[in-house]
Amino acid sequence: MANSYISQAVIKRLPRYMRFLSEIRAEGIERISSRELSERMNVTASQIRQDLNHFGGFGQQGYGYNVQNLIEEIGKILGLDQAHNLIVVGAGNLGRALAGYSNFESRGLYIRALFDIQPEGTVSEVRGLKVYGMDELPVFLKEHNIDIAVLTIPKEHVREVAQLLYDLGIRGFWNFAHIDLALPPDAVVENVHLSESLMQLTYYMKHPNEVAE
Amino acid sequence: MANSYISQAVIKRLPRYMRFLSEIRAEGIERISSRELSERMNVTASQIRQDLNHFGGFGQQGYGYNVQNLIEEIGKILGLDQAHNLIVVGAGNLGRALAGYSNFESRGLYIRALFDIQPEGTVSEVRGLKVYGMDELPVFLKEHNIDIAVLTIPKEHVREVAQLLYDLGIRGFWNFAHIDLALPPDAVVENVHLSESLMQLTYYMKHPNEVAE
DNA sequence: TAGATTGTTAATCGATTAACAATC
DNA sequence: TAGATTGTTAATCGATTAACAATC
Repeated sequence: MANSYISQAVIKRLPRYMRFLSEIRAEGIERISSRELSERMNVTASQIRQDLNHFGGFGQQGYGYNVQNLIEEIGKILGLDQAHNLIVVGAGNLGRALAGYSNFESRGLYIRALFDIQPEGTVSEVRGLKVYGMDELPVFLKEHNIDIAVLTIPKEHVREVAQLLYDLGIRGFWNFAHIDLALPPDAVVENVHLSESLMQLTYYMKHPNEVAE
Repeated sequence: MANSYISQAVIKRLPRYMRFLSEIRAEGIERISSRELSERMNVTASQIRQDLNHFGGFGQQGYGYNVQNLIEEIGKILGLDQAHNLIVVGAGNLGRALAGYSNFESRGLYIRALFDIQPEGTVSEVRGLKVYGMDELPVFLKEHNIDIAVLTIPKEHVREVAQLLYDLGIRGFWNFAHIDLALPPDAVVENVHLSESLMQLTYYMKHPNEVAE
């Protein structure tokens, strides 16, 4: 039964289901039960069924779930049924690394260009993508129907740049700068704080009796 | 009162406290109450006090918390009171980006070198760090007291390389490959799945009435 | 001392797990 | 049909918030 409010705990698990189901599909397996999937993923079968039933009954009693169908359904839930066009703002190593991720495209996520205050340095292309100057943003965004900006610029500039992009119509922000980016409520911001992840690691190294994730 | 088992929800918040407290210290503020901090961080004051009291009473009634002292105490909890020596395995864009993060050092996290199957390509140094070949790992790890490996290699090779590093004594793994890396129980693994973070973003873009984080 | 704010217990809220009737 | 496994409700568990006595 499709429900309207879904907790963030559930949403966080959906891409992980996608990853495992894609692996399972690649193995040529067509159907899977919640129990089998739970053993692979190290979660409870109950949680899988509970999670999926927030969005609808995708399985069949006595049979389980059709792998391909489930991938498609979760894809729809995650908004991957429609293509997204992205730009990377900040063409440093991190920006180039993300622009080079080839597996985004298999999910309908297309990085279309990079932007930087230094548009033309030594290297101007990543995987055939051009590095443009910031002044070319307005025209490019319109012409290429960009809806997500990946922010890989220093934290000193990120608020200003994000506001500029917001004013130009961008509503999706994947922020790698070390601040919690805040924008008007119709913007969606996903903050990635890599150094915080590393500090979790050092915590668990110091406290070996506690089990991480 | 110091407690032995601490939930992961609490641990995840500690680095964020670090970040905000460091900002506050940089502003020259010496003391802060849980209420003031809660307003900056957009959490409840109750949660802050509850979180901190898992580890000890760092505040003072009627006064609040000393910012510098609290930073030090949380640093100890996170294992940042002792230095960590890291290597980056995989000298692609992502590895170079992480090796270039200058703010790790302020937390006592020192990246000492990069390793790659192609040790000498066009670029051999990142911030003065050398890119070594994999055959030089055993000697380097011993000589430099490395305790954390940052894995930025393709997922096809990561299990094998991680096992090699484990056999050489490494126990901390910060894994960026798109698998959930599993190692013997005395190893600590922090898996970073960037594409899953991006899919959360697309979810919230498709479902604008639900509030992300 | 009086005011402020913690440390900590109790109450509430939400998420996970267990159980099982429904059903393929 | 019989066996398997879902969808879904109920029970449990854990995390967050509220409240307030302790105390600086």
